[in-house]
Amino acid sequence: MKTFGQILKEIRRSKNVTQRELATEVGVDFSYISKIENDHMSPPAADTIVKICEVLGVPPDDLLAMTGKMPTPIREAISEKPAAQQFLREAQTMTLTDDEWSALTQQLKKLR
Amino acid sequence: MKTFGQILKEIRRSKNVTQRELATEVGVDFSYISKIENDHMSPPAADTIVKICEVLGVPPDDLLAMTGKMPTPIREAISEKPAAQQFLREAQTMTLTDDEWSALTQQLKKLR
DNA sequence: ATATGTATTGACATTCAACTCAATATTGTA
DNA sequence: TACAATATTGAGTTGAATGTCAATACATAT
Repeated sequence: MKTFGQILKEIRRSKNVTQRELATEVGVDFSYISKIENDHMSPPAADTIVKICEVLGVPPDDLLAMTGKMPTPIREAISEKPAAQQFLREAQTMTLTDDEWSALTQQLKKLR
Repeated sequence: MKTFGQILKEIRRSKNVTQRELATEVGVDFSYISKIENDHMSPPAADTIVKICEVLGVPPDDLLAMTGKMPTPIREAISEKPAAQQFLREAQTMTLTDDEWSALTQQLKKLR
Protein backbone atom coordinates (compact mmCIF):
# COMPACT_ATOMS: atom_id res chain seq x y z
CA MET A 1 0.00 0.00 0.00
CA LYS A 2 1.56 3.27 -1.11
CA THR A 3 1.56 6.34 1.01
CA PHE A 4 0.15 9.72 0.10
CA GLY A 5 3.66 11.08 -0.22
CA GLN A 6 4.83 8.32 -2.48
CA ILE A 7 1.93 8.75 -4.82
CA LEU A 8 2.29 12.50 -4.97
CA LYS A 9 5.99 12.18 -5.71
CA GLU A 10 5.29 9.75 -8.52
CA ILE A 11 2.70 11.97 -10.09
CA ARG A 12 4.87 15.06 -9.84
CA ARG A 13 7.88 13.30 -11.36
CA SER A 14 5.81 11.78 -14.13
CA LYS A 15 4.86 15.32 -15.08
CA ASN A 16 8.47 16.53 -14.97
CA VAL A 17 7.75 19.17 -12.38
CA THR A 18 10.14 20.11 -9.58
CA GLN A 19 9.03 20.56 -6.01
CA ARG A 20 9.83 24.25 -6.34
CA GLU A 21 7.75 24.69 -9.46
CA LEU A 22 4.86 22.87 -7.94
CA ALA A 23 5.15 24.78 -4.69
CA THR A 24 5.29 28.14 -6.42
CA GLU A 25 2.22 27.46 -8.51
CA VAL A 26 0.28 26.08 -5.60
CA GLY A 27 1.36 28.91 -3.34
CA VAL A 28 3.17 27.05 -0.59
CA ASP A 29 6.80 26.75 0.43
CA PHE A 30 8.78 24.14 -1.51
CA SER A 31 10.05 22.58 1.68
CA TYR A 32 6.50 21.79 2.56
CA ILE A 33 6.10 19.75 -0.60
CA SER A 34 9.23 17.86 0.32
CA LYS A 35 7.94 16.94 3.72
CA ILE A 36 4.65 15.81 2.35
CA GLU A 37 6.30 13.66 -0.26
CA ASN A 38 8.47 12.03 2.39
CA ASP A 39 5.54 11.60 4.74
CA HIS A 40 7.16 13.76 7.35
CA MET A 41 3.98 15.72 7.59
CA SER A 42 0.37 14.81 7.33
CA PRO A 43 -1.21 15.48 3.92
CA PRO A 44 -2.20 19.07 3.22
CA ALA A 45 -5.62 20.58 3.63
CA ALA A 46 -8.23 19.39 1.17
CA ASP A 47 -8.19 22.62 -0.76
CA THR A 48 -4.41 22.47 -1.11
CA ILE A 49 -4.65 18.92 -2.42
CA VAL A 50 -7.09 20.13 -5.02
CA LYS A 51 -4.74 22.92 -6.08
CA ILE A 52 -1.82 20.53 -6.31
CA CYS A 53 -3.82 18.23 -8.55
CA GLU A 54 -4.92 21.11 -10.70
CA VAL A 55 -1.32 22.17 -11.22
CA LEU A 56 -0.29 18.62 -12.01
CA GLY A 57 -3.28 18.08 -14.23
CA VAL A 58 -4.74 15.07 -12.50
CA PRO A 59 -8.12 14.55 -10.85
CA PRO A 60 -7.92 15.05 -7.07
CA ASP A 61 -10.30 12.25 -6.23
CA ASP A 62 -7.81 9.54 -5.38
CA LEU A 63 -5.57 11.70 -3.23
CA LEU A 64 -8.55 13.20 -1.46
CA ALA A 65 -9.95 9.77 -0.80
CA MET A 66 -6.67 8.69 0.79
CA THR A 67 -6.87 11.47 3.33
CA GLY A 68 -10.57 11.37 4.01
CA LYS A 69 -10.70 15.14 3.70
CA MET A 70 -13.45 17.09 2.04
CA PRO A 71 -12.87 20.20 -0.09
CA THR A 72 -14.56 23.35 1.06
CA PRO A 73 -17.32 23.41 -1.60
CA ILE A 74 -18.52 19.98 -0.58
CA ARG A 75 -18.29 20.70 3.12
CA GLU A 76 -20.26 23.88 2.70
CA ALA A 77 -22.88 22.27 0.54
CA ILE A 78 -23.54 19.81 3.33
CA SER A 79 -23.36 22.38 6.10
CA GLU A 80 -26.02 24.46 4.48
CA LYS A 81 -28.42 21.60 3.86
CA PRO A 82 -30.10 20.08 6.89
CA ALA A 83 -31.72 17.58 4.55
CA ALA A 84 -28.28 16.43 3.48
CA GLN A 85 -27.21 16.14 7.10
CA GLN A 86 -30.23 14.05 7.89
CA PHE A 87 -29.38 11.80 4.99
CA LEU A 88 -25.84 11.36 6.30
CA ARG A 89 -27.05 10.56 9.79
CA GLU A 90 -29.26 7.83 8.40
CA ALA A 91 -26.47 6.54 6.23
CA GLN A 92 -24.11 6.41 9.17
CA THR A 93 -26.42 4.45 11.42
CA MET A 94 -26.88 1.98 8.60
CA THR A 95 -23.13 1.70 7.96
CA LEU A 96 -23.53 1.32 4.24
CA THR A 97 -21.22 -0.88 2.21
CA ASP A 98 -19.27 0.39 -0.77
CA ASP A 99 -21.74 -1.28 -3.09
CA GLU A 100 -24.63 0.39 -1.42
CA TRP A 101 -22.97 3.76 -1.75
CA SER A 102 -22.43 3.07 -5.42
CA ALA A 103 -26.05 2.13 -5.80
CA LEU A 104 -27.00 5.47 -4.28
CA THR A 105 -24.70 7.26 -6.65
CA GLN A 106 -26.63 5.60 -9.44
CA GLN A 107 -29.92 6.71 -7.92
CA LEU A 108 -28.48 10.19 -7.91
CA LYS A 109 -28.02 10.20 -11.62
CA LYS A 110 -31.56 9.01 -12.16
CA LEU A 111 -32.83 12.12 -10.44
CA ARG A 112 -31.91 14.27 -13.43
CA MET B 1 -35.19 33.37 13.46
CA LYS B 2 -33.87 32.25 16.85
CA THR B 3 -30.21 31.94 17.58
CA PHE B 4 -28.42 28.83 18.73
CA GLY B 5 -28.01 30.35 22.16
CA GLN B 6 -31.65 31.24 22.52
CA ILE B 7 -32.78 27.78 21.60
CA LEU B 8 -30.30 26.12 23.93
CA LYS B 9 -31.40 28.35 26.79
CA GLU B 10 -35.03 27.50 26.17
CA ILE B 11 -34.37 23.80 26.12
CA ARG B 12 -32.25 23.90 29.25
CA ARG B 13 -34.83 25.93 31.16
CA SER B 14 -37.67 23.73 30.01
CA LYS B 15 -35.82 20.85 31.60
CA ASN B 16 -35.22 22.76 34.82
CA VAL B 17 -31.49 22.43 34.61
CA THR B 18 -29.04 25.13 35.65
CA GLN B 19 -26.07 26.15 33.57
CA ARG B 20 -23.81 24.72 36.25
CA GLU B 21 -25.52 21.37 36.30
CA LEU B 22 -25.45 21.15 32.55
CA ALA B 23 -21.82 22.22 32.40
CA THR B 24 -20.76 19.72 35.03
CA GLU B 25 -22.43 16.83 33.30
CA VAL B 26 -21.16 17.81 29.91
CA GLY B 27 -17.70 18.41 31.23
CA VAL B 28 -17.16 22.06 30.39
CA ASP B 29 -16.94 25.23 32.43
CA PHE B 30 -20.30 26.74 33.36
CA SER B 31 -19.21 30.12 32.08
CA TYR B 32 -18.85 28.59 28.69
CA ILE B 33 -22.49 27.57 28.70
CA SER B 34 -23.39 31.10 29.59
CA LYS B 35 -21.48 32.55 26.70
CA ILE B 36 -23.00 30.13 24.27
CA GLU B 37 -26.49 30.86 25.48
CA ASN B 38 -25.91 34.57 25.07
CA ASP B 39 -24.26 34.10 21.73
CA HIS B 40 -21.02 35.58 22.95
CA MET B 41 -19.20 32.60 21.56
CA SER B 42 -19.71 30.48 18.52
CA PRO B 43 -21.58 27.24 19.12
CA PRO B 44 -19.53 24.40 20.62
CA ALA B 45 -17.91 21.59 18.71
CA ALA B 46 -20.28 19.04 17.22
CA ASP B 47 -19.43 16.43 19.82
CA THR B 48 -20.10 18.88 22.63
CA ILE B 49 -23.46 19.72 21.13
CA VAL B 50 -24.27 16.04 21.12
CA LYS B 51 -23.27 15.69 24.77
CA ILE B 52 -25.35 18.69 25.73
CA CYS B 53 -28.37 17.23 24.01
CA GLU B 54 -27.83 13.88 25.67
CA VAL B 55 -27.75 15.50 29.07
CA LEU B 56 -30.87 17.49 28.29
CA GLY B 57 -32.60 14.50 26.78
CA VAL B 58 -33.34 15.95 23.38
CA PRO B 59 -32.24 14.84 19.91
CA PRO B 60 -29.23 16.82 18.71
CA ASP B 61 -30.37 17.05 15.12
CA ASP B 62 -31.84 20.54 15.16
CA LEU B 63 -28.98 22.17 16.99
CA LEU B 64 -26.43 20.40 14.84
CA ALA B 65 -28.24 21.49 11.71
CA MET B 66 -28.11 25.10 12.87
CA THR B 67 -24.34 24.99 13.08
CA GLY B 68 -23.66 22.87 10.04
CA LYS B 69 -21.24 20.78 12.06
CA MET B 70 -20.88 17.03 11.79
CA PRO B 71 -20.31 14.79 14.81
CA THR B 72 -17.18 12.67 14.78
CA PRO B 73 -18.89 9.33 14.03
CA ILE B 74 -20.44 10.70 10.88
CA ARG B 75 -17.31 12.48 9.77
CA GLU B 76 -15.30 9.34 10.25
CA ALA B 77 -17.79 7.16 8.47
CA ILE B 78 -17.43 9.37 5.44
CA SER B 79 -13.67 9.72 5.73
CA GLU B 80 -13.21 6.00 5.66
CA LYS B 81 -15.44 5.42 2.67
CA PRO B 82 -14.18 6.60 -0.70
CA ALA B 83 -17.48 5.45 -2.18
CA ALA B 84 -19.28 7.82 0.15
CA GLN B 85 -16.97 10.64 -0.83
CA GLN B 86 -17.62 9.96 -4.47
CA PHE B 87 -21.31 10.10 -3.77
CA LEU B 88 -20.94 13.46 -2.07
CA ARG B 89 -18.89 14.88 -4.90
CA GLU B 90 -21.62 13.90 -7.33
CA ALA B 91 -24.27 15.30 -5.06
CA GLN B 92 -22.45 18.58 -4.74
CA THR B 93 -22.01 19.13 -8.45
CA MET B 94 -25.72 18.49 -8.84
CA THR B 95 -26.66 20.88 -6.03
CA LEU B 96 -29.58 18.79 -4.85
CA THR B 97 -32.73 20.35 -3.50
CA ASP B 98 -34.12 19.49 -0.09
CA ASP B 99 -36.76 17.35 -1.71
CA GLU B 100 -34.18 15.42 -3.64
CA TRP B 101 -32.21 14.78 -0.48
CA SER B 102 -35.36 13.53 1.16
CA ALA B 103 -36.01 11.26 -1.76
CA LEU B 104 -32.54 9.82 -1.34
CA THR B 105 -33.16 9.28 2.35
CA GLN B 106 -36.17 7.25 1.31
CA GLN B 107 -34.08 5.24 -1.11
CA LEU B 108 -31.76 4.57 1.77
CA LYS B 109 -34.46 2.89 3.77
CA LYS B 110 -35.40 0.74 0.81
CA LEU B 111 -31.93 -0.72 0.81
CA ARG B 112 -32.63 -2.74 3.94
C1' DA C 1 -31.97 43.17 53.59
C1' DT C 2 -28.82 39.74 53.04
C1' DA C 3 -27.15 35.41 52.04
C1' DT C 4 -26.73 32.07 48.59
C1' DG C 5 -27.31 30.02 44.42
C1' DT C 6 -27.10 31.35 39.57
C1' DA C 7 -25.56 33.91 35.50
C1' DT C 8 -22.48 37.08 32.96
C1' DT C 9 -18.21 39.13 31.50
C1' DG C 10 -13.33 39.93 30.29
C1' DA C 11 -9.04 38.28 29.84
C1' DC C 12 -6.37 34.60 29.04
C1' DA C 13 -4.96 29.42 27.85
C1' DT C 14 -4.57 25.31 25.02
C1' DT C 15 -4.42 22.60 21.07
C1' DC C 16 -3.86 21.53 16.48
C1' DA C 17 -3.55 21.86 11.57
C1' DA C 18 -1.09 23.78 8.30
C1' DC C 19 2.10 25.81 7.18
C1' DT C 20 7.14 29.10 6.71
C1' DC C 21 12.13 30.07 7.12
C1' DA C 22 16.86 29.08 7.35
C1' DA C 23 20.33 25.77 7.20
C1' DT C 24 22.15 21.65 5.28
C1' DA C 25 22.46 17.71 2.21
C1' DT C 26 21.96 15.49 -2.18
C1' DT C 27 21.79 15.03 -7.06
C1' DG C 28 22.68 15.96 -11.71
C1' DT C 29 25.68 18.09 -15.17
C1' DA C 30 29.56 20.24 -17.58
C1' DT D 1 35.69 17.62 -9.66
C1' DA D 2 33.02 21.52 -8.89
C1' DC D 3 29.09 24.07 -9.58
C1' DA D 4 24.16 24.75 -9.75
C1' DA D 5 19.82 22.98 -9.22
C1' DT D 6 17.07 20.35 -6.37
C1' DA D 7 15.63 18.12 -2.17
C1' DT D 8 15.62 17.38 2.92
C1' DT D 9 15.48 18.59 7.72
C1' DG D 10 14.75 21.09 12.15
C1' DA D 11 12.80 24.61 14.42
C1' DG D 12 9.58 28.12 14.65
C1' DT D 13 5.06 30.71 13.23
C1' DT D 14 0.20 31.66 12.58
C1' DG D 15 -4.64 31.51 12.96
C1' DA D 16 -8.76 29.31 14.16
C1' DA D 17 -11.37 26.54 17.20
C1' DT D 18 -12.51 25.59 21.68
C1' DG D 19 -12.33 26.27 25.63
C1' DT D 20 -10.78 27.94 31.26
C1' DC D 21 -10.37 31.06 35.33
C1' DA D 22 -11.32 34.80 38.20
C1' DA D 23 -14.02 38.63 39.04
C1' DT D 24 -18.44 40.67 39.04
C1' DA D 25 -23.47 41.09 38.68
C1' DC D 26 -28.08 39.38 39.22
C1' DA D 27 -32.04 36.79 41.28
C1' DT D 28 -34.58 34.77 44.69
C1' DA D 29 -35.94 32.76 49.01
C1' DT D 30 -35.94 33.45 53.85
